[in-house]
Amino acid sequence: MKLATWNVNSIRAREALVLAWVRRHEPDVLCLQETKVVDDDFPAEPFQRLGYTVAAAGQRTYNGVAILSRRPLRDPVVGLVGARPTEDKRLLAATVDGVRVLCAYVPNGKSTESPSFRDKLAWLGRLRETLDASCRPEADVAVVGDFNVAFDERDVWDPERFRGQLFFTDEERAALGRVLEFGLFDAYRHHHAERAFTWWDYRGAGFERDLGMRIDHVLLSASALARCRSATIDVEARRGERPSDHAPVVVELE
DNA sequence: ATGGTTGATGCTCAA
Repeated sequence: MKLATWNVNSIRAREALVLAWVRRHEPDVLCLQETKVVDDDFPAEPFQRLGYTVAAAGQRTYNGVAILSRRPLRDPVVGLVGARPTEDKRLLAATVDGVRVLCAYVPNGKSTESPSFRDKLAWLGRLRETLDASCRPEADVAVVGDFNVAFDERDVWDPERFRGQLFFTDEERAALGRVLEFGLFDAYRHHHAERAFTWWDYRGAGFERDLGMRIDHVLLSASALARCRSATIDVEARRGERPSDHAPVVVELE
């Protein structure tokens, strides 16, 4: 199974780009974040014509997640455990070929002084509670998406500059660590030790100067990791005309 | 250098 995750920063602005990427890479499962569209307006038809089933959990303007699958997609569940209907659309789970896939868009946090920073930490805590309530760590589980948190010094372009800054505080890293303590592993790091990024700021020519961070992750349970043959970041997708500010992360499970 | 760019919306906010 080829499983990919990509924060597309508006599926409507990126429809043609995502379609071309799907044709080229033919993922079995593609998890999208920041779709920024209500479900009725999600451009599902062109993907359905390519053989994909589309499950979307979106809202107007902000947030929004989706799972596209060319294998049968079962038991879709929207939101964190105990979520209210009015909550941001940031989580969508579904089972594909026996793998429970959770597509997550973790709150950005705005700044370490912002109330939304506390919301970000709480959201990560509730993601762990959702895993505890709905999954077993012995099963094949993949928690993927934009976590807006970097793990370590190799995941930020200037660790000294960013230590204690948003995306790289001890609190965020600890909250992400508690998600992994459910029984998950960083698939990219399992295969690659060197510095790598998945997001580059549009501002200040971040991509051209390779001033990025690795904040998009594929977290796999032990049994899923044992099946993981490769993990790659498709940096090419960040080039070209009107790209998302994030690159896709792709894993292959045998 | 507290800058800069993009998207959705609507005359700004979020990222």
